[in-house]
Amino acid sequence: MAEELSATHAAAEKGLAAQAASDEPIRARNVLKILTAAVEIFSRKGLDGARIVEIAKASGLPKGNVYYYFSSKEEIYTAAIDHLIHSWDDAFRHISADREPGDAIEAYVRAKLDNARENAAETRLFANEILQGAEHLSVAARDHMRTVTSEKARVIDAWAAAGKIEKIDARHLFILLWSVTQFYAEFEALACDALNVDELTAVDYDMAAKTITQTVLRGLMIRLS
Amino acid sequence: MAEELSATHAAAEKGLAAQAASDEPIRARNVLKILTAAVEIFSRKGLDGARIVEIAKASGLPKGNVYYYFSSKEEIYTAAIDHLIHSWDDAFRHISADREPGDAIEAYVRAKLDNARENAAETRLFANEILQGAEHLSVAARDHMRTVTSEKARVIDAWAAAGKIEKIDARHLFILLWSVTQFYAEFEALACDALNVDELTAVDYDMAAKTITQTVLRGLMIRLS
DNA sequence: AAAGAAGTTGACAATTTGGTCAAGTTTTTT
DNA sequence: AAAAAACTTGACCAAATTGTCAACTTCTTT
Repeated sequence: MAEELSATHAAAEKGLAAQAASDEPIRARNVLKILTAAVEIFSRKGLDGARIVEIAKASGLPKGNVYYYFSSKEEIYTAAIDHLIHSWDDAFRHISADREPGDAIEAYVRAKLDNARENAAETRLFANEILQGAEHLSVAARDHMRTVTSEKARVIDAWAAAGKIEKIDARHLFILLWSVTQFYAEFEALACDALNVDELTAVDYDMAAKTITQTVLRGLMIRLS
Repeated sequence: MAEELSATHAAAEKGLAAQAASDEPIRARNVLKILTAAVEIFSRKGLDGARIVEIAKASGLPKGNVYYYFSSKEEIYTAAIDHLIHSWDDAFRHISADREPGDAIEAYVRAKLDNARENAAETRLFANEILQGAEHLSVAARDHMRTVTSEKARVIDAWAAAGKIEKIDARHLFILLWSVTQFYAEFEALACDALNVDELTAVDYDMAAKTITQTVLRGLMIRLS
């Protein structure tokens, strides 16, 4: 029962499946346990490196039970992957034409950093999947990402056209923002070394947000003369 | 023989073991073949996910022969990992106190991007190792990284103290530069989607360098007023 | 050219792994 | 409360995987 509580709590903390364990109690709860454990393991080891006994152990269920809900390792993996895209472009909503560029980009950076910190395992899983070639991301998911990116690039272009920011390649700018905001969660070990700390705290994330926005915003601001 | 040639060529292209196949011909050549193949496979699958038959096949040697040179998968992995740190901090030499900040940082970004592009597999392997918790990086290697980072942070601080750039947290700035310069190699699939291309070419890397330096350098430049 | 060292190889053993299943228990339905 | 559905579980199997090895070939030394 301690297991149930902690598993549910962990799941609530992460972004995985917001629905509570009320309508379809047992199945929903166990699937959640498994997926939460799976995200953690897959995020470190990848599809081929993860052992399903490990996932079973981490979820508190015997292996046979895991196979009662999922018919293969692949199925668990793709189920876990499917959650990722939504949280990926969620922060993107801040980049909208009717906002001031400075506010919008700062809000985006904060949202992205917060998300990376709160859903570190999911962030790592996404990184792992891309590192391995993104072969398990559905075509629909990748299309969606491309569409959203193009759409948001037009917002940046419009800001530049309106003289609100310097002209810049929007897509490379997005890559810059993605890479740095995800870095702290994906490569925490390296970030700790670089910052000379044992683990990243809220203060570090705050300083990260400050440094990123300071640098990028100043870099984009129009200079008269 | 076509195999030998291509393996040697691939090895020369990558940063792995510069020594030619002349002083200790057979052993050196085969170890190189194996390590080159291993970096490629490990960079995608990680230590647990990689199968040594895969490495054997990719190196063109039968599995038994691989075990003639290495006594375990772990040993191949750590041998491959040990090469990484040098190429990691190589670009860092551009950040030196006697240069102008603008030149230095631009040179650093270019060097880092070039290295990531030329040694894509090694870059991915490094990323993979950190993602999994950096448990196979030697203590010496991590100490070295910490030391170099601190040293270079002092250069940034000195530039700021001399009024050459805006005050900034040097360590977070480094993280920003690392993350974005490595992104194109590590997450090529995502970069392609973002840039709406099928594969990254020299032009894309060039535009990346331009956008990064434009943004970061303008962000750091002192404004009178 | 003979002998010893170095390298090659496929077949083999031991272990791990993904996945199944039949026999049980618990929960839900009627 | 009985029957049906849903869930649990450890034992089990087949395939995959790591690592070994003895017989063999090629190179180096003298």
